[in-house]
Amino acid sequence: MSGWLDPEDPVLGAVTSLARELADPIRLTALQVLAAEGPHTMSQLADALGVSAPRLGNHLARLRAAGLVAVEHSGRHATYRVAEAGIGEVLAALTRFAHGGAADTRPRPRAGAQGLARTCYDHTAGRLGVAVFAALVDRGALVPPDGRTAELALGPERSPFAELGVDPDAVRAGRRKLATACLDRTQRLPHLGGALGKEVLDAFVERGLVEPRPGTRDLQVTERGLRELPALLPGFRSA
Amino acid sequence: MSGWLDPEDPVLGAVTSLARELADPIRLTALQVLAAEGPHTMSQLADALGVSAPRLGNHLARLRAAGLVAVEHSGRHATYRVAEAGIGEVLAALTRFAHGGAADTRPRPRAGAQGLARTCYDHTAGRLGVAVFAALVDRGALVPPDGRTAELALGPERSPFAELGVDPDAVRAGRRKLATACLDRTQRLPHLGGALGKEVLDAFVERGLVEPRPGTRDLQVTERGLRELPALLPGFRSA
DNA sequence: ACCACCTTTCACGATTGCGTTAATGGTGAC
DNA sequence: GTCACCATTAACGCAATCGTGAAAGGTGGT
Repeated sequence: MSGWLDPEDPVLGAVTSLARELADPIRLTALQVLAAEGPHTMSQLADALGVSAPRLGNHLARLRAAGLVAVEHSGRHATYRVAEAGIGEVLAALTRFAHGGAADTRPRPRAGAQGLARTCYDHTAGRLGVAVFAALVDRGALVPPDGRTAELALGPERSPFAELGVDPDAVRAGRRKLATACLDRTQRLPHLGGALGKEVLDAFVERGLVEPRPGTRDLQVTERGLRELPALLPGFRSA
Repeated sequence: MSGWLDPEDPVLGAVTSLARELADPIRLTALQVLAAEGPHTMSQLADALGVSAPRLGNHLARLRAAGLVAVEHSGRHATYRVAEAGIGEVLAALTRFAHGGAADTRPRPRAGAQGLARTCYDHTAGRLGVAVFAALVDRGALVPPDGRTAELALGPERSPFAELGVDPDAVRAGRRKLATACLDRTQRLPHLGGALGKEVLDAFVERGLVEPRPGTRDLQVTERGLRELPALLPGFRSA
């Protein structure tokens, strides 16, 4: 019958502890990478984040104590993965809100018409790329990597791909992976990479929805794209 | 082209700052109360949380600086509200994950068959009450309070109420509010209160889905309830 | 004009958290 | 067996954060 701030309250403690783990740039980014791109070894993570091994190790020890990541030792390597798939939902909710949400103390570069879409090598990135990935996952065409599945896999549905103008079964991947989840550098949410990602971008260009800007990584969303893309991608709002 | 940990990265900073705001028991609970039950004045909040005014004031100043709450002065009272409705989604995502999710360091009282449902005065609470509220909101029968709408209101849909066995238009509220959002003490998510909350509980008892335990606030979910409730309430899983 | 009340701010002490450096434990290659 | 490498832990110093107490602004009632 105690009030709201009972220090013994297990739910309150669990939520604040969780938030505290996510409140550090290294821990947050490590979780985002693991949740979006699947398991990494410690060296891969330290290299990707550009931090020293002990520094990352201390944070991973905290995450492990909090039950957020699991580690498996194999030889002299340690591969880390997210302990539960649900953490991706939490990270996505936080990130989405922080985007259009709370006024940050520092002035944020206003993402207007530019910055709406970018390319990452040869596939779509930026807000457009994230919307593509989210739409495909929501509709069962992709299953994102979680603690169990090591990598991004195709789901049972094919029609969401068809609506985007690509056919996964017809793509000649060659030596390249068919589809990979790639953590978007600006959005901090996963976007679609691999051979399928390239096909989607090509299809968008072919249909006149976006136009590459030669020499840059910017993608110009055309008038037609502003009209048709929101209907195609539920999570894609221009504002 | 800097790496993942660029200290200037606006998205990274926004997310970690947001998580830091949610990592304190007082700030988290204040946001949960404001998001679930609508605007409160400072005294109401301090009284509800059982903390001194300066202590709460310091935290509210932080939340205001972070853009998470808005304050409106009227006379010598200051009414606080959440700055954006979206924060409710973030709190719900965090709380849901922390429930069944990460293994807390401290042993959590295992919510088995008991603890599945409780009463709050005369309406359903606990996991069942939270599931009722979430289902009604998801299906457009209720619109939760956000920064703009001061209190819980009925949505356009009526069939979700009918499936639960109640008719909002036939309830004689009298002096009592028809429907209120009430932050659940154990779940930290809103449940349905007011006259409609009582009607839902009565209907559940009538249909033999739950049985009150005299003298306690526990609700025993019957065999029939375990069978039929999950179909009625998408968010209600027994495990 | 005075007082009661609500709200906000400030400053100090104690605590916690973080980064760096160094050292330890294991594992595989030669 | 020795060495190189990966991963982990421990200890120290620094900075940020939180709670407490006191005091200051402002408003409305008498």
